[in-house]
Amino acid sequence: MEPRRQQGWAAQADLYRADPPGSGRPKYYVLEMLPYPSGQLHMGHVRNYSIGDALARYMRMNGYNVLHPMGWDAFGLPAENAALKNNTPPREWTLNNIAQMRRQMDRLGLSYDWRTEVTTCLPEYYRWNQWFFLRMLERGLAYRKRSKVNWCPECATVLANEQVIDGCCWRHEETVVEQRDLEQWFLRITQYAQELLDGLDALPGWPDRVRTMQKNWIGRSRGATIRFFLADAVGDDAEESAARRGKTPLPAAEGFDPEGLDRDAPGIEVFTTRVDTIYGATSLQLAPQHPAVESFAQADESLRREVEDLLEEQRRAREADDLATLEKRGAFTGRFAINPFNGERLPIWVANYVLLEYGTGAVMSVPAHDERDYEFAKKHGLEIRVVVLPRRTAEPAAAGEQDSPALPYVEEDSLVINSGRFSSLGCEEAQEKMAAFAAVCGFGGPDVAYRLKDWGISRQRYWGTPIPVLYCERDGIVPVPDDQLPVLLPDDVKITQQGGSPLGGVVEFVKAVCPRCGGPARRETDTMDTFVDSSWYFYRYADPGNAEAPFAREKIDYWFPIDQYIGGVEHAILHLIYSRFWTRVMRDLGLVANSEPAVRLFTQGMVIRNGAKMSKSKGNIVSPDEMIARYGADSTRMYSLFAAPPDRDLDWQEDGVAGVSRFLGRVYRLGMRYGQQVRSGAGAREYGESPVATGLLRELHKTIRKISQEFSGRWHFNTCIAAIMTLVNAITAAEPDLAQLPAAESTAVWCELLPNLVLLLAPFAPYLAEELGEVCGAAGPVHSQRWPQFDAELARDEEVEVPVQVNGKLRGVARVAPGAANEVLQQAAMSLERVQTAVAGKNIVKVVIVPGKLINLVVAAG
RNA sequence: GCCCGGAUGGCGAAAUCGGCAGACGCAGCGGACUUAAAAUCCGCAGGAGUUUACCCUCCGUGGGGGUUCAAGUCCCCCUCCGGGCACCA
Repeated sequence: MEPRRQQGWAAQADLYRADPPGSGRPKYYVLEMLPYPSGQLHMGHVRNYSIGDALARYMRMNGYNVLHPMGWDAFGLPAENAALKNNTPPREWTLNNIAQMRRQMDRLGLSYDWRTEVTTCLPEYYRWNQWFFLRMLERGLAYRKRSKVNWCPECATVLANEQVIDGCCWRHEETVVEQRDLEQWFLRITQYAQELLDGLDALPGWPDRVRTMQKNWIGRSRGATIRFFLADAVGDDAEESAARRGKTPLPAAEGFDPEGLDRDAPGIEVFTTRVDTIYGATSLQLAPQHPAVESFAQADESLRREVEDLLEEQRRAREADDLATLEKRGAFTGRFAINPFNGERLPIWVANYVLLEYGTGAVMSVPAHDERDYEFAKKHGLEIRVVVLPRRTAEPAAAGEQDSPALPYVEEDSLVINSGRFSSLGCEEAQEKMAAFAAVCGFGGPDVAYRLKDWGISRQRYWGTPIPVLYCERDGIVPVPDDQLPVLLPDDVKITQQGGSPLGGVVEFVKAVCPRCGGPARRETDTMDTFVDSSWYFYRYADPGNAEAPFAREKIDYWFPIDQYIGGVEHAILHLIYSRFWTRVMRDLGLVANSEPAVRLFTQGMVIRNGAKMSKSKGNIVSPDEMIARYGADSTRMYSLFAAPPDRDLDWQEDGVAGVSRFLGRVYRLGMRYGQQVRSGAGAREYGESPVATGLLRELHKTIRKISQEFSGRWHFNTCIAAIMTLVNAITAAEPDLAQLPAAESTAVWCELLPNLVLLLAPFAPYLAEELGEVCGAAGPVHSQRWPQFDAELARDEEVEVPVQVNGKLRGVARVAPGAANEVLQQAAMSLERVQTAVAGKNIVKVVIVPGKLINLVVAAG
């Protein structure tokens, strides 16, 4: 039955078409994350798309103009691997996979309008990646710099972070990945760090979990940047101190005055969230890669060797993903820097626990009030100086050594001591005043640091968007002019494992003419990260054929923001933060009005089996094709919605699919039994007053209410399906009674029950709904019909069952009319035999009545 | 280490606002139909006790405490499982 229906749908081109802007119906944009075209849909996709399709169908039936598109995240490394393995060109391989997966999606009965399909590996799409890149380049949002990359010596090529597994190459599990310095293109996402962070508060429709993850990823810290000036002249004291190998600071020079410091003198900048502890600083610690370290080491052979050791150690730990537990080691540089607050000269060290990438790559070490500094100082015998005490022991008189708290003491609700003019301030106040003081004196000030780093988009791969720049011997970096876009990815490229970008080997591609001087130029051979493709694909759906621009503004204004985005939580950070960034860039280019791509986000749970994520290595993969072949698309989809609420992990149990399939079979047979009757009795309304008729209609309308509520609320479709099952059970059980009614009445009941049941099924089991709709004589496709309206009158209970408790224990159920007076209810409760036994010989102390819900008699012995 | 989730029958789960714990389904058991099986239909089904049976009683939502007439649900403490981040200064 399903393949036949599928053909019928395919023939109706306009079935799922969205109207252009201005149609009058309210718009609704429901989007599911586009898949990578591996060639095989997996159960995670089935789940994701079943949720989205149910919603799309429901919204359509409720009169919305629904945009429900699908596309392909079609660039990426697997195509190159397949090329190597099967000798198939990546393009061919990818397009074949797309055709295959499209068939699978159609077979599932997903309601996409394929005319909006977007395929990111086609020039019509990726030319706009290049166009956006050029706009960013113009605005300084794209830039080039040297940076560390993962390098597999075996493949002689660069790897993406995702391809580094436990520090080794994914193709050569024994081969440790190295870090190499390469020139890379970056997008300045950090320029939007604050806005991306603030924007999260304006996204109440996003799961807290995702918002928290993004917040942590952006990692904003408020603090101060302080400049420690290099102490060039080291006097006699220093000789002695240097001999102590930089373990304690040297006292301030005579007549030191912070306000008299030369703000232009060379120094080392330090970012700290705890300026209030600066009087407790006893050294500076620099990242081994810090530029100052290099200059210090130039004149000092033994220091250079030590730094190299530290670098090597840090590198190895980084590869083993073991940085946090690395033993803290360091080396004294022999130099000193002036603490601008008190003039002390602090020994400058290099330490393996300081990271170049964060803050300024240098820290002031305050062992008494920082765990890492404490650990380091203990190990190397550095001075530890307490400058913060808990409020209760920090009374000036009591501030003796013996009152020192356990170190390191990091509590911020404390008082600052031994800190010059800032002594006895609270930590937070001291932080503010000290940062302000630094600003006044010109050696620093309040500052903010982010964990977020700029987005490196260069990939030394073939199957991606070519980065549209040229390198001219005379003019340097030259952007490809707009009218020369797209820079086409050449087709006949030999994919090898031998070093660097495959495009580098294509002479016709690399050789170019500089558009400025007409001289010879070399084309960039790196391609873009595929996250670029997925950062804006959902805009293209609104205007997929546009050859003049990525999209027309008025279409975006109509469709955006996305009303509901649905996908896996694994994209919570990367894809979803890049998309938010890209949208803001487009907004600042004047291309869109919205700042956020999607107002609501839903992250579905994983599909697992036997308690573990499905994977080849565990051998617990369930193939959608197999499920569909065995149980049909409706059963497969419906089970994926029935087995668990969509936000939770779903344990795939084939017996469960069989159960859903059985249920759908029951519904089918029910429809076949009464379809003829419904068709011929269309419009019959006189269902009479029989208890069986009113009872069933009540059940029907309660179910309508229940399901409608779920769609606009929690999306617990598992309970929707359970409700439909309950309804069907009630109908089946009442069949004999209905048969006893006068023919006109039973026909009228079936005419109300069956078509509405079909409508309720439509979002979850579209094939069966369509089939039965036809059987019942529906005028046109079920999925173009109106969602049934809940009738409060029909749903009203004649009688409610109110549980009766005595001292909180259930003793019976009283039956009363809904809205019955409390006295009536209590009367009914008291007349229950079990209640009387329980109350016998005791005093009723209190009666708790929750109208319509419960009655509780509180009794005491007596 | 820090931040999020989660824990309810043999299993997936339900109980949406503090008000009948286990809806719905799976597996299981019993029955009908059948030469038989499959399919289908009907019924039973948290645990313990008592009982010929009907009934009835007690216990029960990871563990311990608390608030309340009433707690799976709220508060405090703890255990286990899953995920994210992690030398972020």
